[in-house]
This record gives sequence, structure tokens and C-alpha cells, in this order.
Amino acid sequence: MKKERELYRDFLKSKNLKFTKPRLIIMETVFENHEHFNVDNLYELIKKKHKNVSRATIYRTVPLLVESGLIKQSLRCESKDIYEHTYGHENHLHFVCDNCGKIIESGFSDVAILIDLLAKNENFEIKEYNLGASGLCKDCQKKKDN
Amino acid sequence: MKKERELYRDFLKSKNLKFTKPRLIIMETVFENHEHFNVDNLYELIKKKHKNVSRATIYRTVPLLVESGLIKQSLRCESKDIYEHTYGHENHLHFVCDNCGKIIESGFSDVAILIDLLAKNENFEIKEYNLGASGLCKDCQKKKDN
DNA sequence: TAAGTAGTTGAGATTCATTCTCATTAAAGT
DNA sequence: ACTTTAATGAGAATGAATCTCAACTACTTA
Repeated sequence: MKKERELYRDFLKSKNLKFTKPRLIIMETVFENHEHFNVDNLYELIKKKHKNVSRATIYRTVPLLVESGLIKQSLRCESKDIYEHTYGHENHLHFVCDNCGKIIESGFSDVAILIDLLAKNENFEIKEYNLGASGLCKDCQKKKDN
Repeated sequence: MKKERELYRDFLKSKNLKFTKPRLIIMETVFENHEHFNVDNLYELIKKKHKNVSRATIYRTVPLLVESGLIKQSLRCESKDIYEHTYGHENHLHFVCDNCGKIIESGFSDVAILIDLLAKNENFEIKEYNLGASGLCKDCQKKKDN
């Protein structure tokens, strides 16, 4: 968290942006709490801590966190953008259950090698992988079998 | 196209849905024209053909085409859902250029094998792959180099 | 550490994709 | 044709994300 905070501050400075209280609160809440989140989650979490930050500010700050490389936009659920930590987290892919919405993460070192090859063929320079599949998780397969 | 039409009609029948003129026009336009499209594109294309179908009906029909397996939702661009044909098209992955928005397709037979393995480990039953990466296409790399 | 300056915030208005409502219309079976 | 039941069009409604602008605050310099 200390590391994240420093990276964030450096990033802001490099862009001539200010290290403000709302920006700090948002960043701390993002890293205190969980893996996947959306702006709504975040807003509620911050409110619970009796800190007040407006939704607008969260919407303005999340893209900064993305640009700084600390988080990334990973999926969309219920028509909302979902974000996740990237700093200190291995690349992984998502299996998303169509039935219950569960998100299962799985490593993908070998997959990345193959994708890199394909990208090379196209002279495409990858910034970010976006890998996953949708279907049915273990539990929901059982439910559907009835 | 004949095949698509039949599959579509069978699908509708199996669901006790009617094979109506708007549904036919939408389906034909989808398959006459292009790979990736959004509801707006589709609406404009249909209007150009002097056929009239309301946006609401397109929004209602696209999910039917998805459910029937003829198309799938593949990406989001400019805050809009993007769809693509699936019937008669190999699985592929998308390289999306962050700079110019170009979508490059590339086959992924080997990647799929790996992903299938990972899914098996999690007892996850894959319905649809969702594979790609974002970054810079060949042309935009050059532009940025200046 | 006071003052200046330039970016930031909150609140609410706004936008825009998508969904919903409901009166009217059209398929499909008999 | 007749009847039933779903589908359509038009516009209203929803809701996530963005924008506006007056009030505020972080950083810089003296």
C-alpha cells in the first residue's frame, strides 16, 4: 500500500496533478478492500468510512488510477465497468459464470506466450491482455442438470 | 445467408416467437453487410435501404440473434456494445488499437486448447471465449515514434 | 507563511445507450 | 376470415458516465 501510494503520487506529479485528499481516500479504499469493484461499490465503501467523496470525483479519479497502472478495467457486469488491481498482481484470465455472475481467476503464463506470438505476426504492440471465457461454473452446472 | 435464415426461423419457432418482417429485415441487414456492428450502424443501414424498423425493435431483436447463436457480443467501443457474426466464422481473438480503434482479428486454435485446460481445472464449462488484447497497431506505433 | 495561480471538488444538470410502456398491428393456427 | 397472442413503433424512462461552474485547496514563490 505504501508502494502504491508512492507510485500514485509520482504519477500525479509527473502529470502536474495535485495529490488531494479525495484522491488519496479513493486510492486507499481501492487498495484496502477487494479485487473487483465498480464505482458504486467504491462510493458506498467510502461513505461507510464517514469520508465524503462525490461520485463525480470517483468517476474522475478511477481513470487516473488506470493510467497510472495501479488498476485496470477488467470486465463489465450489470452494465457497469468493473475494475481490478494490477499492481503486484499476476496477469490472469477470467471465467465468468453466466448464471450466478461469479468471477473465477486463473493464471495464464503459457497463454500469454502464444498471444504474444500472434501479436508479433500482426505487428501489434500489446499493452494489456484481455482474456477470459463465459459459461457455467461448477455449482451452476449442477443446478442446471436437474 | 439462406442457412442463417433457416436457423433463425427454426430458433424463433422453437421459442414460439413469430417470424416477422422487422425481424427478417434486421437479420438480413446483419448478414448482408459486415463483421462488427453496433445498434446504431444497423439502424442507419436499415434506414438506407428504405426499410423502416424502430431502434426499439433492433434492441429487442439483437439479443435474439445472439441467443440463436448467429452473432455474439464481442467488444465495447465508444460506450456501445459491438456484435459480430459467429455462424460460419472460426473463433478468433481481437487486437484492439487504443489509438485508432482498429480491430485486428487473429486465429487462436492453440490458445483455445490451453484455455480449455485451465477451465477444466476449475470445472468451468465454457460457452464462449473472450480473448484479446489492447495496445497499438502497426501504423499507430509509427505515429507515436515521432 | 501569506498570496497567487492553476488545478480540483461537489452538486446537480446533462448526455446518451439501452430498456420500458402501451396502444396499435400483424403472425399463425383453426 | 377469425381469434389469440405476440410484436411493433414512438416516445417516455432509466441509469451509468460525463460535464458545468462556482467555491475550494494544493503547491509555488517571495
